[in-house]
Amino acid sequence: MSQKVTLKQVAVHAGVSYQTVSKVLNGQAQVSKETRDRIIKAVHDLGYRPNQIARNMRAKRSHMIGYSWVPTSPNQVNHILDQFLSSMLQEAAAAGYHLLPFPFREGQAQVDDYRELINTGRVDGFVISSVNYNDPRIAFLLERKFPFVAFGRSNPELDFPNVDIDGANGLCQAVEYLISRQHRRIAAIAWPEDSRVGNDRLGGFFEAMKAGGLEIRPEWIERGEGTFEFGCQAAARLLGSSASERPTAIVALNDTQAIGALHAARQLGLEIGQDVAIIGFDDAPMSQYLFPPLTTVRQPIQEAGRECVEILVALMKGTQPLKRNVLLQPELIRRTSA
Amino acid sequence: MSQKVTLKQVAVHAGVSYQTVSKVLNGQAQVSKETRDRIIKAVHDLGYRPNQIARNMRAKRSHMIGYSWVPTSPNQVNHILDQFLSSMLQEAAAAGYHLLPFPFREGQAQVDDYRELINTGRVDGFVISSVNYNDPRIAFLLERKFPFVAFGRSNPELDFPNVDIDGANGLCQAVEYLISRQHRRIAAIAWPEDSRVGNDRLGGFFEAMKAGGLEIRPEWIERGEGTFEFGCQAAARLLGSSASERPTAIVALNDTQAIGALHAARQLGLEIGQDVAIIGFDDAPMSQYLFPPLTTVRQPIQEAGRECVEILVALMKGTQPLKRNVLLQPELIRRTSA
DNA sequence: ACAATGAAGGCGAACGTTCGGGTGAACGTT
DNA sequence: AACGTTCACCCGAACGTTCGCCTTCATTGT
Repeated sequence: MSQKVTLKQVAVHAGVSYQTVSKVLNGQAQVSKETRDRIIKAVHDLGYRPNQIARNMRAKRSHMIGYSWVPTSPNQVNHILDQFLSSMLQEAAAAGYHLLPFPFREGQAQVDDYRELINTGRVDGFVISSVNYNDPRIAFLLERKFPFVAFGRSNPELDFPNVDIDGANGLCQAVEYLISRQHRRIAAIAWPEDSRVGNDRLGGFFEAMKAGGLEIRPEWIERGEGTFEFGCQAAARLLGSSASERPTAIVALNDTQAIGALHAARQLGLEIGQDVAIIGFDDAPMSQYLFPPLTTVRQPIQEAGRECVEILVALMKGTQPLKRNVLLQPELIRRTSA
Repeated sequence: MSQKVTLKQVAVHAGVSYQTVSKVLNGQAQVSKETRDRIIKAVHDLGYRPNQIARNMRAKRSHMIGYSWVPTSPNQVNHILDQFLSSMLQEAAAAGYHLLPFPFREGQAQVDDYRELINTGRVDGFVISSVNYNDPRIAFLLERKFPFVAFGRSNPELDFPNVDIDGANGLCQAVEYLISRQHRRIAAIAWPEDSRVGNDRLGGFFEAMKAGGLEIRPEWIERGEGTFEFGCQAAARLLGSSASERPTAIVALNDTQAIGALHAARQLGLEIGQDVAIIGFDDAPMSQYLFPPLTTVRQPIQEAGRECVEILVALMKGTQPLKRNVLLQPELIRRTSA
């Protein structure tokens, strides 16, 4: 492996001091055209590239953004991860930053991991995702005054930079669409009450139902895990009664539940899109290939990744970010399930 | 933000020179029990954690593993990414390394990216994935003698450290299973000929067919993109003839194609699992929730990630890795589609 | 009594940068 | 001829570590 080329070697090659080479490369030098050219040539000849570790050391910056995510259970998919990472990566690279992914741990160990990364000088900021109410990471980072951007919202009384997707609006769109298709009896398969994301989305459901003058029946709000199994069970209950009694449409808070509902409806011999409409949330890649293709709500993940990094970079540089709280709008994707 | 604690501050606090603190922390000091305790206490009191950038600078190592992956198109999923990244992350962390993900670019720019990371001293090694025949990265890294491990295989004449999954064996298992279920007319939906992975898997198909004494009919080998659409078209062609003429089973090289085949079969009014058996490859998380649940081949991704990092760490440390070429066995997951 | 030994810890240097101040020569001004 | 200016470049220092060598002092052996 060819030895790494350093400033000193370039300097020798060009017949100047190595500090002068540094200045030329950083464009802040008082040098004659000839020596400049000589230096540039030497840099090129030797293939010199500045050592980033030394640079970071000198600048007391790591130029790294810490990121960790909840690993999904084996039978779930994190279809968002690829898009989210890729968009952050691109935006970060453009600003001269890199991502530092690290394993996700629960409980106290989690904050320890964040603290350790700060104390060892490995990162200049964090993007945190899967935030919920009373997220210990937010409290910690706010107290340390360490730059971070949250993908998601937390307690309303906390003020911190964040990017989120307007889940309420997503459900509004879904319900409004159902209403426009003459549905009047609409049920929801929701998440447990301790889920901030779930409550946001369900809030949009309530809002749209009220706006449309429809009755919200408590027994038509099923709350449980965001799994296929729960979606299946919940839909079986919701669709158990007679055609004139049961809901004509079901919205689920994610595609996995919606697919469960699809199954349950099929088991009951119902034709989906006809006897009962089903809408999901996420636009999981498989959803388009289901039978029937699932109507769902698509989130602008790439944009979210970009925005997170954009704001964070400003914070890390110490400049005021242009925006501090970003709420992105999702989009209803109409297929045949509703 | 509390100023970073350095060795010097700890030293002042403990009344020793800062180099002594360093030695104590690295366990190579000749110090009395009392001063050692005093130093340990000072470290603890001040919450000192060594600055990793300075450490890396001194060691001339970045302790980073570069990794970049092909971003999937919007309507595909990279359900592997999460598992692969997480397992690499964990293994790397245990060895004191971190992952440096970077955006994937095609063509010449790709090798430039790898070169730049080396020349700027950002990484000590790479895990490369999505390798194919004549991969320019492999040629480049071999020539530079830079540590790397490939997830996947390339040209047989090249010798480099790699981990791969035995796709041939996966298809063997699938075909053998079909044969055990009395299938004799088996077709395959495969990939273009320039795909090393595709050829590996298809090779297993041929092998198992021969071993079972079954006829391989060229018109029953469909080659095309690994997409839903191609799977759909291919299956429509394969299943177009009469019940006595057409294949009774189809194996696809990935789940996406298999799902396309599922659709086509349903369109033709065939009952899947009964009139025609379909087997996929990948065990995409949605596959279990399809109608009917897809029989498929699951790859040990986590193990692959672990192995890659394990071998790479040895290479980066300059020690001989215990293994150099690892071939992991996939597992047939039996559901109802076959 | 004096050298040899060993323990305990100090000290200088280096890793590859960047940055600010310094310096000598050439030049123009009075 | 003496002086200030500017140009073009050099040099020392620092970032936070680690590493090898050196110094000091007390203890031991003869």
